[in-house]
Amino acid sequence: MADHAAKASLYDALAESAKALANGRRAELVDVLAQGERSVEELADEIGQTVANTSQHLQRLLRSGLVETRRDGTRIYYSLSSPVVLTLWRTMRQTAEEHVAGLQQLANDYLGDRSKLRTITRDALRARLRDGDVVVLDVRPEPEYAAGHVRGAITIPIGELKSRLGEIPEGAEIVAYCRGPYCVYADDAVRLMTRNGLNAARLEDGFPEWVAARLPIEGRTP
Amino acid sequence: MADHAAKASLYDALAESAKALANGRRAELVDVLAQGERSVEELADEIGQTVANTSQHLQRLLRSGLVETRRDGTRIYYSLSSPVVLTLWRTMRQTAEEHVAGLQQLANDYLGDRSKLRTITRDALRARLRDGDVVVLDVRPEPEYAAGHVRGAITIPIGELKSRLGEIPEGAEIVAYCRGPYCVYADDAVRLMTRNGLNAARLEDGFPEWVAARLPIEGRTP
DNA sequence: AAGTAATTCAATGGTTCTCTTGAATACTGC
DNA sequence: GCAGTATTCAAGAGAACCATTGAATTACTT
Repeated sequence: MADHAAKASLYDALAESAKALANGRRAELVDVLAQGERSVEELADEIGQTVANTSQHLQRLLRSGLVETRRDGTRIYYSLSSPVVLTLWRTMRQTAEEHVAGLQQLANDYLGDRSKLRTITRDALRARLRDGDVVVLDVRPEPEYAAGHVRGAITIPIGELKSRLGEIPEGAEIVAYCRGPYCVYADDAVRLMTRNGLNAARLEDGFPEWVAARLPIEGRTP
Repeated sequence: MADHAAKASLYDALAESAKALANGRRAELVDVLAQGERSVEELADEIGQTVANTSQHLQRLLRSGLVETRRDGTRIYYSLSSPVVLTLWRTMRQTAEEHVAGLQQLANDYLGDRSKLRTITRDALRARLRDGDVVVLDVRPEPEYAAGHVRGAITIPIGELKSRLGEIPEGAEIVAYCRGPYCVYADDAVRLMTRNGLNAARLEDGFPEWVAARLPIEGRTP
């Protein structure tokens, strides 16, 4: 059996995709890139790292083929190279949720107490949408909304929500969503709206999951 | 935003599941454990490493919660702690197939030329099984067959196949399967049978994928 | 209680990761 | 061409990873 070496090399290569995501900062990058393409500087800002360090992480992802680049003038935009990357990220997230000890505690530390936050599943929202008695609110930054959003959703970025509460139709229930289950924007939005007497809930996860479930969207996302 | 640290810790924890699989040897371990529980020594043998080294990798997997242990006398048996671990391994395998450069070459180096090997998909085999004109042959080691196998399959471990070719019913088409798409047992079996004038093909992947697709099985696997 | 087999622990050295810092490169607009 | 901006490269320090070796632990057997 001289092919122990060949087998080892093959499995090393198969593990390459996991290695690419085996870092918290790169996981954050993929999480943001799931919303659409971004420049290096924007990404550095999102993950709170220097541009140089972010660039190195991005090139690690690039070498593994998980992201691709597009040059536009002086900027380089990174994006996920296929939906399977998003699937991988979601699967490892789910695996961690089920098996990694202490994750719940860390989630609480970051997200705060979610027990008073009403959440609604994708399927439930879809059903409500068919009935037409719900306002869907996208609280992500406006460019992300422009790149694609839940069909019929209105946009008020979380930073502007406080001063634009008046734009929200009264009476109907409001469902806010953002980037994903570990994004705090929708949490903040629901808390703010609830304090102001509105009937608000958050979608349990975010836009990428909505897309992955092939639910109706509009905007530039194909 | 003092919670940059909290966010970083959370995403580090989410990446923990990927880290656990971010190593070729541990990927091999999960691949074998997908067939059922194994002792440390058996696993060390499968992945061609020392027992001490294998034990350390297993404990890494254990710390991440991806495997669990059962003691039986002086032996400790490791097993995957849930189906989601298998899903993660399959997803990262698929991601690597689609995106990791050079993987195809490494697969060729290990598996040899598969171009003359007839393969059949799960769905096709399922259809043939309904018609009843096919012999399904499990060429994994006998204990793995005993732990669970495709419903109706017969067992002839690859090592004994040459001397037991006479047991195979003539006339019907034979479909051999083993542990998964990167397992060579079924390849070897099909080559051997074809050389001996039998009409043989290999199932494109293996038993764990058959189980994951909820296709009919029998044996101890629930 | 002593011997034995299976597994884990502990220490070591070489390799790879990760972040930082400062310089180099590629493109735009003037 | 030249200044300015965005990104990458290069080098280095500290940590984590990985295989090896030899000893220690655990539970069974006699």
